[in-house]
Amino acid sequence: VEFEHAPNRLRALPSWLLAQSAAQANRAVSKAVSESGASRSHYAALASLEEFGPLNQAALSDHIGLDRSDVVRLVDELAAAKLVVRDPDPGDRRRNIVTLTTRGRQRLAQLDDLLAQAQTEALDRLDRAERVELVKLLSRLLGASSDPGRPGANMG
Amino acid sequence: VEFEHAPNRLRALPSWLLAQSAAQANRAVSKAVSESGASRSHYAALASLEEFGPLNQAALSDHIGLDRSDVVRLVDELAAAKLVVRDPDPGDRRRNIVTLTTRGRQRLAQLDDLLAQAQTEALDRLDRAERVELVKLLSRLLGASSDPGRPGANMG
DNA sequence: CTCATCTCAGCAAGACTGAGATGT
DNA sequence: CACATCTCAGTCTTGCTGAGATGA
Repeated sequence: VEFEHAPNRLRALPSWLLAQSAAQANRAVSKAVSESGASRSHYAALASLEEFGPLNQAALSDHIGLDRSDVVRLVDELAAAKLVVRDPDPGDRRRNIVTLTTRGRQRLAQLDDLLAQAQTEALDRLDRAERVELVKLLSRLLGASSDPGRPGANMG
Repeated sequence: VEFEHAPNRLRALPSWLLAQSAAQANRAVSKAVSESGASRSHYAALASLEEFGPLNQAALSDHIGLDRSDVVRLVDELAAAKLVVRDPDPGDRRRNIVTLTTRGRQRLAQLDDLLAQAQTEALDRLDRAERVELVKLLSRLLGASSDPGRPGANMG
């Protein structure tokens, strides 16, 4: 789905506006993040491990919304880059416990910066008040009852 | 990308909120539209033909933001359902001119109804004023300078 | 011959499914 | 045994790419 000279019937649909806006933001984010060889999934995984501590792969799957099959490959990549380590759980050896390394923590901080920059780039047509309002509306739309972690903190 | 118990780092990103909102709206739209055997592309094509009149496939590709290769298959499907006809352009026989049929026009009207219903469903957490505000912000975000076809007309 | 248009085959990324291996 | 976790192979969808056919 692209921008283009779409018919007015489409332009009038909120769902279309959301799709276009999301695609635009996604391009900015992908561009920023992929320049460092990472992806959205990488960031989501590192962020989850930073916030919740070591996780098994099933839990990681829940946090990042990625299928369990694909978490296998994701962790392969992260482990190959030494950003995480994958060890068998001594208490239940069916499980692999994924743990953030120091290097992974550094990479996360780096990605935070890239992401923050991508956000301001993607939203540069809106002023600060409008960005706050947009975040508020989207949060309500998604069913957030209250402030889920200082919206605006990453908006420059 | 799904909802889930995502880390706060993700929840704070406007791009993530947009992606989630768009995915949610897309589910509602896909569900509504696919029940009648159609898709977003079908609707976009029918809407373009209704607004701009008969188009060749390259022009159609521009209007609906779909790759030219894929327009071939899309027009195949629409023609098989008798919603459009594909005729060689008598003035330039390299071109196929795609024209909306009466049946296609009826289908478009039917899809309009389904889409309008899906919009209200997707946005039901927002009241009327908030929906108008959201549409305004998204339009600005996408670079719309002014009112592109009465936003709100399909919002119930 | 060069160029535009359409058609087709195939690739690549993402999300998913099903079966098997390992361990409880 | 049933069950959970991880792994692997393969499918499906979407967007794209490249080559060929037709015709200007």
